[in-house]
Amino acid sequence: MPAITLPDGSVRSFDATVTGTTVAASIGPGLARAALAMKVDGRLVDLSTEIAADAAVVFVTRRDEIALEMIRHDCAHVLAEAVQELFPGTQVTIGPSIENGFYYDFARNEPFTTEDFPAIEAKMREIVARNAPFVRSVIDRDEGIAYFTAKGEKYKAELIRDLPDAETITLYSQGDWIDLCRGPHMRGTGDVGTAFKLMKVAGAYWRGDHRNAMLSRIYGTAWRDQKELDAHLHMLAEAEKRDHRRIGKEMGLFHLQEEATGSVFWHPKGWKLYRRAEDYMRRRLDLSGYQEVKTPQLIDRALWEASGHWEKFREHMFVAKVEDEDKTLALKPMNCPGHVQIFKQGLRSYRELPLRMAEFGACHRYEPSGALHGIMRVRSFVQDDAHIFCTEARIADETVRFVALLSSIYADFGFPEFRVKFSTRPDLRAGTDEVWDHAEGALAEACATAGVDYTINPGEGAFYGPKLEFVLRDAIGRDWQCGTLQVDLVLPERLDAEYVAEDGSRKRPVMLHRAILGSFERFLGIMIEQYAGRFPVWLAPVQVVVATIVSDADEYAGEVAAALRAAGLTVTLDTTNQKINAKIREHSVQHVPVIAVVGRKEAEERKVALRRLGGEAQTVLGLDEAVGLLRAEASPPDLARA
RNA sequence: GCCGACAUAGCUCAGCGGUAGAGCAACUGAUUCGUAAUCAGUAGGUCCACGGUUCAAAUCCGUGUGUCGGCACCA
Repeated sequence: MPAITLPDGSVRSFDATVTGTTVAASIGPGLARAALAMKVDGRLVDLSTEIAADAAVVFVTRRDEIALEMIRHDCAHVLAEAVQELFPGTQVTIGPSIENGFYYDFARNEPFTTEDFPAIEAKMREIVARNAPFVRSVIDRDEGIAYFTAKGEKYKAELIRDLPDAETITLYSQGDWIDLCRGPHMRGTGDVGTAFKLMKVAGAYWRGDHRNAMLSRIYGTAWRDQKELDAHLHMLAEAEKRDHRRIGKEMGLFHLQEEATGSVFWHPKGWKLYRRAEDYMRRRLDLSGYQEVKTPQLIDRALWEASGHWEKFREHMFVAKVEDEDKTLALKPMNCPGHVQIFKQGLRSYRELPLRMAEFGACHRYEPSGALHGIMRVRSFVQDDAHIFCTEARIADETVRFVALLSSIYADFGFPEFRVKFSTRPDLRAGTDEVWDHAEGALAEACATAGVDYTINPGEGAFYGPKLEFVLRDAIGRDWQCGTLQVDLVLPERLDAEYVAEDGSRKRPVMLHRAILGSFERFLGIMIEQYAGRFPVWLAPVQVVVATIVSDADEYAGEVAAALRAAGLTVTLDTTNQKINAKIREHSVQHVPVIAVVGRKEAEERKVALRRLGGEAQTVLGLDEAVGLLRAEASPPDLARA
């Protein structure tokens, strides 16, 4: 006699066990048509699930956010059926919904190519049109293994074998096609709709482990309706236009070439951008109690052995040898051992702590070829690196200070929002569990004090300590770690750093490894995408173009440019014999934030007409006034606040 | 590193066995013009590299390098 409580508080009683389908139908034909699944006491289940006891039921319709996930998951099943119909002998593995879509991993000797897509999509539409109901059934573990083994689906059999003992093993059929799946699903394949599109193929390791077989993955996107799909595809096309590799080329910021794989050639305009960021960072660090240092590029392997990096990262280090000396040097992949060497010069007192040592250190890492990506993941990069030597008691304070500094800097660079991940101890690590308990505890405590919301990233910490990762997202939706704060109780021990405590005893300092931008290359790459190349005046490589209308104004335009340069602005003078329309277009395409137009009239009145990028209005100002205004606008935010 | 795709003029791309093409940019000339492309002309290529197949290769095959999309990695 289940009594069903609905979201509006009303209660409906039934004489016997009922399915969601029946309940929905009892409420009305509209809901009967719209209900795709339901939540019973908060748990998402198939609409066909039988409800035996009193329960609160919420029906899921296409409008609900969760429906989108179900459409994508079901679409993955439709994809799998289509692939097996078209390519017999292909084994299915897993196919979850993901952000914006879904994927399915297949085991097949010959990987799929995008040329297979039209046929697969056509078959998928056919399966959707069949509208076969999704039917759930429960199977015994051994039967399940036998069933899939007999079908030649060894991956599915392996999945069942590895499910926890208590887990109910369920199959879902759609017509003749059957898949191992936890569910839930919508009513039938027809509910998937037709607003889907296969996007790309890729290799992916079985269970994400590179020691396992390489599977063939097909990615797709799926939406409620065509309009949503079109909007998504349009968004992707727009995002492509913001790609830093494209903008870097168009604006002439940098280039990469084969002879220096993974290293950036910064062009004058790109380097201007870089330096504006670096100058800003240097000011911020100076004011925040950091001392800047510079440590060697090449350091003997002995130091890397002592630090533990040689053992763990040797194959990712660039190694140098000289003929006459029997020495092996490594290009530094990081700055920390160097900073410890500076710390160790002379006797340190507790009075010097916390000691914050910063370096814009150029590091080299032999990154796997497949990891390289534009200027975001390179083999040669510069970090805004610093190490804070302090007592354990000070970890929380320093973390709070760091988060405040980072937030302020990110906001200045146009990132008011960012996400934080807390990475805990990895399987392979240095240091005792006790030390790790300490480090993780201190960091968690500090986050609580600083009011930092984070998600846990289990097992992803550095080998010497837990870390916070500050994550920004690029134009294409990929997440990149930029800032980081890592607690290290291991390296000071390994490299024997110590200080004299208040009581005269020798103690180990704690090291906090921290970076705000992370690598300049990566951060600038993301910033280019964030602004789509349309930088605020303080960052723009070229801040003002002075463009003439007639050659009679050339001389005065030269004066204008000189006055702006004297005020510290980066200015280009355009006296070419082109129409003003063409000049405006050319510099707009180059994303110059301000164009100062000078014609005969301005020359006579000693004025300039300022035009903003993307705007149509122009402001005509006296020369002095214009210079003052632009000087203020070009002032970096930290100086503007001062 | 692994799977797949791609590599043609400075840029974006077409050509896919029979003497290498377009638009934009560049250069030259004319035009002095008021806020997102003035007109005309000229020049520009070991078709990524190295092998192979063929009477003939940018085009087909192999190897390498790089790039792109994922996976794995990321001190």
